[in-house]
Amino acid sequence: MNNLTLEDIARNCGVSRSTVSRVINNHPNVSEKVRKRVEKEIKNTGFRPHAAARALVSQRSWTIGLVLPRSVQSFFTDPYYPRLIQGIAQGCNQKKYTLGLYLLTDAEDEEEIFPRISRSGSLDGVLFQSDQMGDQLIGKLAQSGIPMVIIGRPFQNEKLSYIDIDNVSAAKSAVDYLVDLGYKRIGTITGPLNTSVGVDRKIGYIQGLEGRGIRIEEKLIVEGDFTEEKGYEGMIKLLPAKPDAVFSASDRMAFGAIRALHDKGLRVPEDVALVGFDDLPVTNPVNPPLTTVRQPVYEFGIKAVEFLDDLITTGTTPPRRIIMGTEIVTRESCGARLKKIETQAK
Amino acid sequence: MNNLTLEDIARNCGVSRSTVSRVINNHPNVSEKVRKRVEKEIKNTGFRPHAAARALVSQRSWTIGLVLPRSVQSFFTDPYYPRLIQGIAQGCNQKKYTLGLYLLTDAEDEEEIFPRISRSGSLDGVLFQSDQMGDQLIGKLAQSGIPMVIIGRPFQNEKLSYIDIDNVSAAKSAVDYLVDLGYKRIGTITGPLNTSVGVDRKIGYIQGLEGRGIRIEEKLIVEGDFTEEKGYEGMIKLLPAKPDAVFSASDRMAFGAIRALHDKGLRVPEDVALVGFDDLPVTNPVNPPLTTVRQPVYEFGIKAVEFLDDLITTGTTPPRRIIMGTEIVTRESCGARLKKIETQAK
DNA sequence: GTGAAAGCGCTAACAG
DNA sequence: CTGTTAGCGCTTTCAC
Repeated sequence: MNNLTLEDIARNCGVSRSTVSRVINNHPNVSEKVRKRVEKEIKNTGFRPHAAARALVSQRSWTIGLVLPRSVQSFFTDPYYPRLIQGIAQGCNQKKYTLGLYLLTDAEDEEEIFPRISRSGSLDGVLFQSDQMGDQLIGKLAQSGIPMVIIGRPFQNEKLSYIDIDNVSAAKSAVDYLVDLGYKRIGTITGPLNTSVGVDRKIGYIQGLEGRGIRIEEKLIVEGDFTEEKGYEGMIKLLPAKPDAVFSASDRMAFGAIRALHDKGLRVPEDVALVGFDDLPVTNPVNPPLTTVRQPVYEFGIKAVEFLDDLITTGTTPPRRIIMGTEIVTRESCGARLKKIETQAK
Repeated sequence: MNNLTLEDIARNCGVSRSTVSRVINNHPNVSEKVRKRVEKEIKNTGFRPHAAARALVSQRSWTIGLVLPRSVQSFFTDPYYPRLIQGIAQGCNQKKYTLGLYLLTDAEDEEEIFPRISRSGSLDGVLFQSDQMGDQLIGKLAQSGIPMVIIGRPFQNEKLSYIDIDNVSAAKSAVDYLVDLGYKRIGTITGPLNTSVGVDRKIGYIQGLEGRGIRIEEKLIVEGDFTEEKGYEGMIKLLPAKPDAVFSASDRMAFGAIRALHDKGLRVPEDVALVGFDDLPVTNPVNPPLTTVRQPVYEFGIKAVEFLDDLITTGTTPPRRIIMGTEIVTRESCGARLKKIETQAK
């Protein structure tokens, strides 16, 4: 039980409350002797300053919120979010923040959660997962003046601070890569087109082809939703268009696509090459190993916290953005190694 | 910006601070007229009471912590935890708690997180994922006197309150079910045997067989770790022992097992029947659909919060436990439907 | 039904 | 270097 107060251990040490407060907060003006004595007493008693009292007077709760809107239903099915949360948690540990998690489950929550997260002394700042539906809440929160960074480019509120990867150019680089490898009929399974991520990666795909003077064929584009199942279906739909390579907007869709190809008796990458997106850690081995666009989700989480901390510390104006880099990780599914061998053979 | 205080809106309404406080807290002794006026002012100004000030005087932070020890590395790879967190988040929303997430990433964290979670005004209570490594921290926390419920049976500290399912009898029921279906050589792929969950389900398997007078064969038992990959490997290892049915301690291992059987040209359930454990929502369809022991993870999370809330409200003595029920969900992989048809044919 | 006043546990001037 | 003092914004007796 910790119902000790500063006063208690001050008394025990024969000093004043302020002195104890100073040693706790590492203020310089304390004699070494007193500091030692107080520190010892604190350790012995297991005293810990009362968080709320501290927060009240210092106007800092040392807690940041992470808000995941309800439309992030894939929360428990897509490894992306757990990984992101891990990164954020790590960032919080580093910066000594506590992480408050706000999972919005239904519309009612979304209404009544607002007072709990907007500036009211409980949160120093908030991380908000960008999302079409949630944009309204984001707007309200922004008005409350609480420091906030949006995870992913916001849909409408462009004047907010956010952190993201450049989905367009990342997707473009994947397509470029496939073109360089000599593929002629490159298809894509997109993400959900009601998300900025889904749209941007599709745009990147298109820019990649157009940049190389390749005509866009609607038949070579199917919409997915990032799930393995849709990847499977998408691949099946793509087959009549005879793609020789496919850019999948997520690894999990690519896994589904590989299954579809297997089921149809087609080989990867010999018959259809594949490039995915994400490169999250997985436990089930894929055959062949997937070439993919790696996005640094974990580091992204850490960076998001650092960014928010910066906003909290230095003030929020003007809106800033951080764009993190991606890279292509070459494995087997794109056929690069195969091509190399062929080339050498010539 | 919300830097209004009670005093401000009291002044605006021509009443005292106390009155405003009363309407906010729904105290009875306020005239209807005044209440209306104050409520309107609150709404207009968007005033929200300062959380820290409130917590300080009332000694209630309305925040509970969820601690996931570092050894829960599978956090971002096993759908169990995200689902659990969803349930907990839902429970928190219902009970008006904020959820503080403490993901311990390394040993250092584990040390220094203690002061942040033990009673110090920041948390009203904590939910702690049971875990062999974390048990020490659990003990320390328990001593701090903070209300706590352990998620899953704790390893050593048996005198703590916890919530769990009955893994032994759940596993036993699965095996019973397979015996009833007429299988003779029932194998198992266990969970990691350094976790209580893994051990308990193995015990249940053994009890199930022994209860029916079937001899235990070591060859029919292989240790897994809940991952799909280990399920695959485990099935391969099991094959020489010629099982006609296998109880997998997790669905994901069962998925791996199915893949292994397919790869070996064996049919499910005709050649080897399969029963899994979990029944978490999945996006990738499995063929054949898996018969499994359903554990109510989501409801489990909700219940855990209700339990903790109860402890917070009514006091923590003596330790209590809540055991939630499981049920077998019959699909194709166990061959029940098949057997039924056979039987009818006779 | 309402207001005045005390105080939750802490930090941060300000004196000394 | 150390102590005194004044709050931070709220809830809650206790009078009236």
